[in-house]
Amino acid sequence: MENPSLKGLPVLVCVYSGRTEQSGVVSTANYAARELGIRSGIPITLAKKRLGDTKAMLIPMRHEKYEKYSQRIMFILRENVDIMEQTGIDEAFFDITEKAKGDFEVARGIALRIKQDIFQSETLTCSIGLAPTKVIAKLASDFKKPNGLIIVTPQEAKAFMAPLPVEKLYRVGPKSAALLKRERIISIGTLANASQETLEPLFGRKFATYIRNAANGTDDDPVVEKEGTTQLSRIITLKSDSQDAREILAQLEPAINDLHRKVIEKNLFFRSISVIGILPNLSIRTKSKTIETPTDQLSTLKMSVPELLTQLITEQGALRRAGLKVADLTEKKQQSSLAEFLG
DNA sequence: GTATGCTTTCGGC
DNA sequence: TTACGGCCGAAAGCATAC
Repeated sequence: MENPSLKGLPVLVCVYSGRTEQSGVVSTANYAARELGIRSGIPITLAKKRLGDTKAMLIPMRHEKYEKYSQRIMFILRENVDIMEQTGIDEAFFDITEKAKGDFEVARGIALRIKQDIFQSETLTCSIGLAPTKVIAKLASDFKKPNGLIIVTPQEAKAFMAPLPVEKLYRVGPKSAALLKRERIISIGTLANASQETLEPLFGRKFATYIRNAANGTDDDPVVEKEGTTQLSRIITLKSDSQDAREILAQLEPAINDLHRKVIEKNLFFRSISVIGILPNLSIRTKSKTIETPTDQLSTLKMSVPELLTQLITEQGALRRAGLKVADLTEKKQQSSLAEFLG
């Protein structure tokens, strides 16, 4: 928090879509706001209703700024751990098995130093969960926020997890939770005892196996340093719902140029191009294609996006939001000149 | 049957 | 009563190749 005078006041970080003065959603909110039922993802207008007469601060999201904090903090983290896997702008898994020699008390010391280093550098607190697996560590770090440090040993794991609701499990969201609820599976403890035969028809083999293992604390997903971007996208909210490709393209043009700028800046080639549409009912539809040869050409985007967009609106009708995505990215190799090649 | 490629959808922050 | 962003990564679902 850069402005301590805001302490205790509900603070809402908002993404304004530009459609109307107030349209947009709450990206995140501080704990004072959360007590009033204001969570990330809810419409700004709804958040204002929940605020009522309560004095609050609404500030626009400044992603570049948060990105810089993130980079500095991730650097501090990296210096203190064996392996780090960043999973979002403000979250990472880390493995300190070797550094801690497998001892949770040694690990506690490392975690405390990480918290201290981050606070000294950025005046920011964080929550850390130390546990035998990623799933349990995530549950543990969520258990005491803000500014927590929770240790769950292998012996404590099952008892710690059992009473928690299934949607607290990493990768189990509202959709999966609703399916589980139909089977009367509400808690992680119940899920841990559910059979593969119950779960597989609902989720497929892979995910069913995953959530059973996760609930039992026996997932063996390793912490892996991820390198390189796998996709880049831009999406905008249209001034009004439209099924006119020319009108949508006119509004999308800056996003296309901006995405291309990013591709060039990151020295990438793309092979897959998608157009993303959000329908008036907020459901998502996409249309994509893969091209033969990886490219970084703006002209390729300017050819493909109208083509995919036209297909999408022909099938789906009017859109509320529209966007594009490039994927199947490869790092552009330093191109040697023809003379060098021949020479 | 298993591996691989591509499109589409979902979950998380 | 409704209200409604902008990204990311993973994998489901389907087709084809071996």
